[in-house]
Amino acid sequence: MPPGLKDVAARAGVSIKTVSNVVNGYVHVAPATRARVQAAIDALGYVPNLAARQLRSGRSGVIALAVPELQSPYFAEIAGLIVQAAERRSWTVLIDQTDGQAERERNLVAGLRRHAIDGLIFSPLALAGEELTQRDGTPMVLLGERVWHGPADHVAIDNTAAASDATRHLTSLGRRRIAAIGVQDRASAVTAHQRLAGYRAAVASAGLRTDPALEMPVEGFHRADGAAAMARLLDAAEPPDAVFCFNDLLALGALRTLLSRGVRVPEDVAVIGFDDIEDGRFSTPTLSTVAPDAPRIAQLAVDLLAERLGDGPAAAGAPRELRVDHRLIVRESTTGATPRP
Amino acid sequence: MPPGLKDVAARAGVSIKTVSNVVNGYVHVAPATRARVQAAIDALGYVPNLAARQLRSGRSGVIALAVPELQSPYFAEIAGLIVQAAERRSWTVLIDQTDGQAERERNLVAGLRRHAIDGLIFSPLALAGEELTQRDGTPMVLLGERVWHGPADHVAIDNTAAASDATRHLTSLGRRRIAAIGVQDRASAVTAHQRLAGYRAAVASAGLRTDPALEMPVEGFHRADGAAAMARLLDAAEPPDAVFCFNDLLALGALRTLLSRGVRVPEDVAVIGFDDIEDGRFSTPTLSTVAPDAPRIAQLAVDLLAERLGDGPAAAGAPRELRVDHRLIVRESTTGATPRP
DNA sequence: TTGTAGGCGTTATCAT
DNA sequence: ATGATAACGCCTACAA
Repeated sequence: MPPGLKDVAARAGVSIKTVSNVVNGYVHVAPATRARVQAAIDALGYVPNLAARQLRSGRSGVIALAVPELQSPYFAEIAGLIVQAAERRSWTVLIDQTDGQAERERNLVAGLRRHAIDGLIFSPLALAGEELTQRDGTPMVLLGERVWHGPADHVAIDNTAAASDATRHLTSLGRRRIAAIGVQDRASAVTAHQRLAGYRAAVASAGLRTDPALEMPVEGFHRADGAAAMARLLDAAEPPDAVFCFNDLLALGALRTLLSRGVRVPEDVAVIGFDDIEDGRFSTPTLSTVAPDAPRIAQLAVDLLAERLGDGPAAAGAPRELRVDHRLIVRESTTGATPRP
Repeated sequence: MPPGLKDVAARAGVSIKTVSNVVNGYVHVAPATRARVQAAIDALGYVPNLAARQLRSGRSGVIALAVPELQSPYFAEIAGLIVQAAERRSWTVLIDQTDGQAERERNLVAGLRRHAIDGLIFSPLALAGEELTQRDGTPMVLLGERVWHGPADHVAIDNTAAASDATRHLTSLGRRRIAAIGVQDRASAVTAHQRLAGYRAAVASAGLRTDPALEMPVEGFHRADGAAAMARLLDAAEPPDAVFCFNDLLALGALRTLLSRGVRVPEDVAVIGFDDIEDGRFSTPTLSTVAPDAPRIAQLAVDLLAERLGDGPAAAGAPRELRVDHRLIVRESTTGATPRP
């Protein structure tokens, strides 16, 4: 029904090869011919059929991005940035939501959509280590975690160092009882483990004792989890005077609990988060946090994939680990003053 | 390189047609044959090539969803819900971010990706009315706006009524100077126009006078816009005692300005938003708002598309308009009390 | 510089 | 119940 190479060729009075040459910008086409063909293309509204092209070339021009959930502002931001970076290479991005389910993540790694996708950028939540080995040959770039000698390329910040930075900010403010919200037991919860390690290191190096009662476990990394964990902390015998939350959503939830109970932030309890999502810039008080260089993460992930997809020498090399910067952002929740109504 | 029908056929000692029959669940295949073919499929790890299938069938199994921006929690939520609804029909969703740029939206409507996509669910921002007429035959479902006698199917809430509900909630609380944040001039800003109309209607029917000084224009619908508009309102000669913000992000920004200036919410100024995003359930104070039935919007959009894509009688009918419910959600920002630190 | 022919992996038609 | 074969639309040797 839609016009094909054949139709254009007929209208322009040339062969389909010539039309194909024009479409693909082949140089050796007589100007007059080119003009005639172009006119026919425009008149017919010809658009190349991507399915046919892919069938021939084996390339779809589509890469997949798999994230735990789009609702989470951090992942939504990363997704937007990756789409932009991919666009510069005229790739289309297929966004996949895993909901953190191991089954779905396994499918992805096994190569679910196989022929339909040229590469995969993957932020795993339920899987770690060996399970992340790609079965089919689709190139994959891992996001967000440092998997030790991992089987695939990955790009991440130094989670442990960043967590230490956040915690050290609190100790440098003179806080002595610093809680952590976001602990997770599962072996695959690499983020949580790394941030906990960074927190403990900073606490210890400030000469404070780590206290299991201050390390709060959570189900997920959402506002509700943070709010609940903070409530438990406040109900304990010795409440903290500062809290490091493993992401901003947890921190915003904690903030909610504190403020609704009339606890002053930061006077009574200082709060710092992680991710630098937009919400934290407009909460009351505004939220101190650690900001990963998200635009750079997105750009590097796409670049890495491009290398693997290209036919340069880098295409077949060993897995690479790229480190991205982070920085501490100090706002009211650690150094401000509670406004008096 | 990956195995095809041919390879499976060779291994099972049958023709490719038989393999195809097995793959597609055709009924008339001898059980013994089916078993033999299935064994070969498993052994070889055969996966159908979607490009070839599409080339044949003309169907890709992919629909596109175009939203202004994923960063916006409301659109992120809608996107997640649509992906889930599409999954139930084993469709894949390609998410497209228009950034509200007219050019990109025009491309979409003109049929940018043409052959690659079976249908389009589109939440327009820059385009309206006639410009939304589909040029190629790809079925399209419009989201979020009521375009009068529009050229395509669409599903939306009654924006004007919902805005009136929000405003009426404020008047019923005895507020007399009610501001609106979110006014936009552009002819295409249908949402803003409809919510403004609803606001004015409710103000008038409460026996109050509408006042241009209370109708605040904004660039976009983000927190920063709301914060700035609120600041201007507070600096005016007669500040309002209540504000209706055209979405929750604006409201959260307004909240930030109010609280940082020591204005009590809701005692001094009551605030209500629109969308019911998660942030509003954890802000301090929690945010009163109008909640569209998002899951239903997503489900209906996908169902509508399915009808057009099917070959039933509904596939060719006139454009349909589906109305979705909304409800008022009352929280602390209108009826609570400021906690005293 | 341009044309011809074959094949990418499926599905559909028509035999058998 | 199963097999042979012809498209689907494009690209690329190879030929002219």
